[in-house]
This record gives sequence, C-alpha cells and structure tokens, in this order.
Amino acid sequence: MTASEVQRGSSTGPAHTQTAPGASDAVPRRGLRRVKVLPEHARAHNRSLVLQTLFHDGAMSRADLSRETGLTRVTISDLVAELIGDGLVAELGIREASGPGKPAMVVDLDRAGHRILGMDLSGPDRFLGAILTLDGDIVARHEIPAPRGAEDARDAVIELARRLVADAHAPILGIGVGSPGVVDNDGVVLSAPGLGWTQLPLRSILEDALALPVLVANDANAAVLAEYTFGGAGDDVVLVKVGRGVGSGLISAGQPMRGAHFAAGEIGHVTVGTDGGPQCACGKVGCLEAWLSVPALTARMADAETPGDREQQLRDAGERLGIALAPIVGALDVSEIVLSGPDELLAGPLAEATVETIRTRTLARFHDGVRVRMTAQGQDIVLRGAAVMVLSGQLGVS
Amino acid sequence: MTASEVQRGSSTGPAHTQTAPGASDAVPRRGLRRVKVLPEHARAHNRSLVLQTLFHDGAMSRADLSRETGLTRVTISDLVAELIGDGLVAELGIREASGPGKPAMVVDLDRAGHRILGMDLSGPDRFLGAILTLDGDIVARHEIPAPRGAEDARDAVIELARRLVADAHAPILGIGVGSPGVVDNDGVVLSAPGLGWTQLPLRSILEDALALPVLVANDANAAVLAEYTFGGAGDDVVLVKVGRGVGSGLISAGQPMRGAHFAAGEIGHVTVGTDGGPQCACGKVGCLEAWLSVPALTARMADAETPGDREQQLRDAGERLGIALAPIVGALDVSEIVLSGPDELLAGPLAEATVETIRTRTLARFHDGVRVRMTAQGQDIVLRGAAVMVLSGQLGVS
DNA sequence: GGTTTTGTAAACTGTCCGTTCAAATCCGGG
DNA sequence: CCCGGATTTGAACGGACAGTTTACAAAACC
Repeated sequence: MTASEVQRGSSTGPAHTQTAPGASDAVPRRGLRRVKVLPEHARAHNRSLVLQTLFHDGAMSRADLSRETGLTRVTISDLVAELIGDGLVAELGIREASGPGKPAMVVDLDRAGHRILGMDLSGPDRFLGAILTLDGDIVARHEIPAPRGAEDARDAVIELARRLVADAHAPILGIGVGSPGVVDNDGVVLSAPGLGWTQLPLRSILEDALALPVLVANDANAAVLAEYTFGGAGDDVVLVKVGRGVGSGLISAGQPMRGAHFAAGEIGHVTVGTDGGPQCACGKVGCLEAWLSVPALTARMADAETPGDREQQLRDAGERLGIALAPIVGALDVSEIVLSGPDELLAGPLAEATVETIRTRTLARFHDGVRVRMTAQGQDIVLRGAAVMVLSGQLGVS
Repeated sequence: MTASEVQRGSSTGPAHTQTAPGASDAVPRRGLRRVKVLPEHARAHNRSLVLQTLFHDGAMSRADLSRETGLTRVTISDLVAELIGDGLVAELGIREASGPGKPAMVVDLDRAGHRILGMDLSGPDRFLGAILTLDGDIVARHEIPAPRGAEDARDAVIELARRLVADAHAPILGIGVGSPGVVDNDGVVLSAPGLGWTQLPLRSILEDALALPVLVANDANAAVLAEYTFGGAGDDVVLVKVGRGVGSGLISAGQPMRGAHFAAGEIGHVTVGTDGGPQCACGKVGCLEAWLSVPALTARMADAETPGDREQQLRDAGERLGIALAPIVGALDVSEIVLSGPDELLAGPLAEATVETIRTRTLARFHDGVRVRMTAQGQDIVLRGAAVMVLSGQLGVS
C-alpha cells in the first residue's frame, strides 16, 4: 500500500467509518452485517493497532510496541516497515541508553508530515474550516460566510475546502465535515433545514471536487468524538451542543451511536416536562430547544431585570436540560455529560442545575457520580471532531 | 476442538460475551480494548459466520453456505468438517435434485442434538427454568419457590439448574440466566436488592456447581435479546419489562447496551413529569415504577370504580411511559418499542397512550414511524433471552 | 567476558484462495 | 434409447499471506 492508496483508507476504523457507496457486497438482512474475515483483514486491524498505540501512547521503540500490543517483535518490525513505507510512521532516532542492551530506535506517527482538513458547517452564519495536525492542533484557519441557498451553500463548502487545501503545506490525510442535520453512513446529508439541504451527497461531492477522502457527520456527533479522543471523556458520554439549536452526540461503550435513521442525538425537539413551556419554532410547546438554545437564552437574559432573575432563568433552563437527560442517563447508564456552547450561559448556574436535577431524578445508587462539565475544546470542538473522524476512518485511530 | 471443549466457548460472540475471569491479558485503558487479531481469530469468526448463517437461514448445502457467506467452497468445506467434528453441525441427507448438477448434501446445526438451559430469576416469588432447543423452543420446565435469604436464593438457583440438567436428555450447550438487578460482564450480580444479593459471582458459582458454561445478565437485557433474535425486532429497539418493577433493555445498531456501570436499562426510578405523581417505595415521588409497575397498576385498577376510570388510569400510565421514553427515543433514534408484561394491563389503552405521547413529544419528522407493541414471546421472554445469551456466547450466533 | 535488550532472518504453522478433478445429475442429439 | 456435453457439488493440491518460534548479530551495561 502506497501513501496515496492510504487515502482510500484502510477502512478498519472500528467506529464511524463510512461505508463506500458500492461496498455492500453481501445482503445483510440486519444491522450486524454478517461478513467474512480474511487474514488480510486481521493484518489491517493489527496495522491500525500499531497506529492507535503510537497515537495514544506516543513515540516508542518497536520492542515497546511489541510489549504494548502483544504482537511479537518480528511482526511489529514487519508492520512498522510497511507503515514507514506508507509514510505514516517515521524513525525518530536512537534513544539514550538507560540500561543494558542495545539502544532502541524510537518510532512514531509522522505527526509533522500529515495534516487533516476539518470543517464546521454548524455556525449560525459562517462555515469554519481548519488545517489540523494529527494531534488535533489547529495550524491554519479559514472561514466563509454561509450563503442562503442550498446550492450556494454547497459551493461555499467546496470553496472553503479548496482554500484550506492550498494552506495545508503537507499531505492531507482526509477531510472531515461536521454538518448540521442528519447525515447517513455514506456521508449523505439526509436533511439539514438550516442549509436547505435534503439528500445532498456531500461526501461524494467533496471527494469528486478535491480528490481526497471525505467523512461527514452531524456536528454534535463530531463534537462528542473530539471530547472522547482529545477531551479525556470516558466510554459512556453524552455531549450536549447548545447553539442556534440543541443537539447531542452519544458514545456508549466507546462506540458512537448513530440511530435507526441516523438521527441519534436529535433531542432539540423533545418535549420536556409536563407543565407547558415556551413556544418553539417547530410549533410545539416546551421543546428542549425552546428552553435552551442560545437565542432563547439570550432573549430571556435580556428580559431579566436583576442578576438574580438572570441566574434563575439559567437555573430553570439547566433544570429542563436535566429533566430531558435523566431518562437518557438512566437508560444508557451514562457516566459523563459534557456541555458545549457559550461559557457565559452554560457554565455556572445552568450546569449546576442540570447535575442537581439529574441526581434527584435518577436512582442515586448509580448516578450519583454522574458528572456534568463544560468541554475544554472550546469553539473548535466540531473542527477537532471532524479531525477524529478522519483519524478513525483513515487510520483506524480513535 | 472437541465437543467438550466447545463448552468453553469460541468467545467470538460479537455481543454480550462474558469475559473470562482471568482473560484480561492486555491493559485496556479504555472501553475499546485494543487487542491484536491473529489468523485463528479470523477463523473463529468465520466459524461463527457459518453457524450464524445456518441458524438464521436454516439447513443448506456447503455450496449454499459459500454463496451466502462469500467464503469459497473450499473454506466452507473445511469449516463445516470442523463443525461436524465438534458435533455442532450434522449432515441431513441429499437434497432432491431440482436441476442439473450433483445433488447437494444438506447440512444444518445439530438442532436436535443440543439443548440450552435457561433460568429466569425475575419473578415475584418463583424462579423459572427451562430446557430449550437451539431455536428457543421450550421442551421442559421446572420452577422452584424463591427463598428469602441471599444464600438460600443462591442455593435454590443451583438446585433448579441441577433438576433441569437431569431433564435435558441431550448435551447442554450452556446455561443462561436472567437475573434482576445489575450484572457485570463477568456474570457477577453487583446488586439485586430483591434477592439480597450484592457482588454475588453467580456465573462462577454455577460453573463450579454444574461444570457448564454460564452466562448471566439482567432480566430485561435478556428479554430484549429474545425479542431481537426470536421476535423479529429491528436493530434499534427498546424493550420495557413491566413486572414487580420496571426495567428495560436496549439494543442499538444490533448491539446490546450495557452502560458505564452495567446498569443500562434501569429506568424504573427515573422521575417522570414535572407535576408530582405517586409515592415510590424508593422514597421519591413520580418514579416510572410508581406509575407503571404491576402492583401499582393493579392497585389503581382495584380502586377505579368504572370501566372508564380504569381505562383512564391505564392511559395515564401509558402517557407517563411515553414521557419517559420520548427523550430516549429522540437521543437514540429508536425505531421500535416492545412491551413485556401482563397483556391485560399493557396491551390496549396503555400502549396506545404510550405511542401517542411519544409521537407528540418527539420530532415528527423521524419518530412518526416509531412502533409500540407487545412482545409475542409472552411470559417466556426471559427464558428465551437467556437462551440467546448462550447461543451468542457459545456459538457467536445472535 | 557474561548479561541484557533490540531488531532482523529463517523456518514453521495456520488460514484462505485458485485451480483442478471426480462424482452425480440434467439435457439434447444421434 | 443411449451417449456425450453441461452443470453443480464437494474435495485435493499447491500457493499466498500472516503471525509465531527459534536463532543470531549488534550494542549497550556490569
């Protein structure tokens, strides 16, 4: 496999790998696709295992990799040679001897030699894009106003990607996109009302335009990946993304949830409570989004007359979030809830009310320890999540 | 591998396989255990693939298996020979020729040659047990009163299993147990208040006593497996089990959810609504269990004075269930909700109110199609789910 | 010089594939 | 009516590939 072939992906990503359009050879009657496994698939898995180990534990010797993975030194040498040939791994130099024995040659992901292109289409009026390192650090940014029409929006995404490619200054491993709306496993945006998109095959559009591997997911689903891979989140986590709307991303047992219609996490229009609530744009009353979205919250902040009023409004919103999350925490036994959105609104009384509400509304025995916290990823969380999508899809790393 | 070795399991079950006590070679820092894959693991997977195909599609020739799985006829012949050697597969005879070519030798799981032992410990006063065929049909039953004390209860389970083993009249593939409470991946009942169990290593206790492979899971989690494998449920399904308490089991993308503390599905003590409700035994007010458990419902049925009153009580309970499920349906994008419990209470007004409530409280665009129905598995659902656990753990079939 | 550790080379085992072939059936032409 | 070609099944043989075990050279420490 050459470096250019890598771009098509080893497709061993355990998680949010997107199925190639024509890749469904067998006819899986059900979700668990019954698929044969050949030795070469095992090889691809072990290749990803090496990459994954280097990604998480950093540079180390072949012998270290052998101990860490359980594969023999011989096999590790073979895999590392292949990965070096593909340009994914590089020898860094000889480690200072700290004991008897031959000094080790340290190898690592070629972190400097690769970049990832991430885009965040969830902003209220701008599309954000960035060039990221394999570690999720942003080294270049571009943004572009989000046009109104569906086709203009699509063209703007392509244009943004083109500008970013020009600024990469290193081979790009792939393009990750966090889009609002519902996105299927093939990177087709099934529905994104804000952008006017329905059934838009964004993945293949971008692949055709840029000749790079592309992965597309919902913005909140991307965000939770960032939190999982870069934010130290546990294996069972819910991320609630508060912006113009309210969305969420779920990871359970380390696996992203996608849902029967690829709509997992769409909690914005769940009715919360049994005592009415604010009118929502969707026509219903008491939707979570009507309580919690940034426009709704800022409007109520503006209406509030005293600091005490404002805090109470925030606590009320936090309580509503807790009411909506309590059944989810109970059913999924989630241990961690991460909030993403404006710090000045979410951190503080709102988050406190959320955790208190969840604790009083679930069984203390298990969910006393549930944590509610702000993300440390800031406003770049979707961009970094888009990078994780590429890492996962192209390298099998997450 | 001999027939007796099979009992230790190929451990290729994709889902709810239980980890052997001392099997954690590597040190997984996170849930996604980073594990090497050897060719023999691929072999084990393909072995299970053959079993899975026979299980779901019934008897067929080696050539059929080849077409169905994508493996070559050569490999299929090899795998089938191994499975025949293990006693798991048998040749049924030559198929009537229906065209040109050599008539096919039909092979199938040796369905008649194996039995599964299932136990349901969730009943209010009795432990149920059964001998089942590989197809989940019950061919023998035993039951035993559930004693009060923790140790007596444990001994009663062993005694029930012994009686069932004596009635099996065929090799037993394994023992599946659906227990109330929280059960970890190693078959340790972490907490089952009703039985007085805490940290009870039920799996190893039964394995030591009966020298058979044992799998233990929560009763509602077992039940949803039965619905998935035998009840035709889709890949994203929630089963709500209403009995003395209220529990649930979740399958998302064909994978059972277990939760951060193995407590997924424990929704009985989630507070539902924001307008109070009945007092719950747990001390809180408005728990789902206080609305919906069989004792709560029957008490209110007895108090109701007219049939209209009774129906309204049932509709109220169904609405409460819908309120609790709506956020879960939204977050997980579940397509199907199955109810298990007394038909006379759940089927009818209660289920109708549930589906109506879910539809009005979630986004119509996706969840209009959500179905709410009674299970067709009846009172044996946990027993059959326990059988699925064995099929999955021992054969990799689900 | 003996010990320890690293990394590679050679031989071996296991797994699946492609090719080839015998067996058993159907179909059509002489 | 009989015989050869076509088709399908199932198995044997050799090859490709993956990982392991064993052995060994290189480079450090004591």
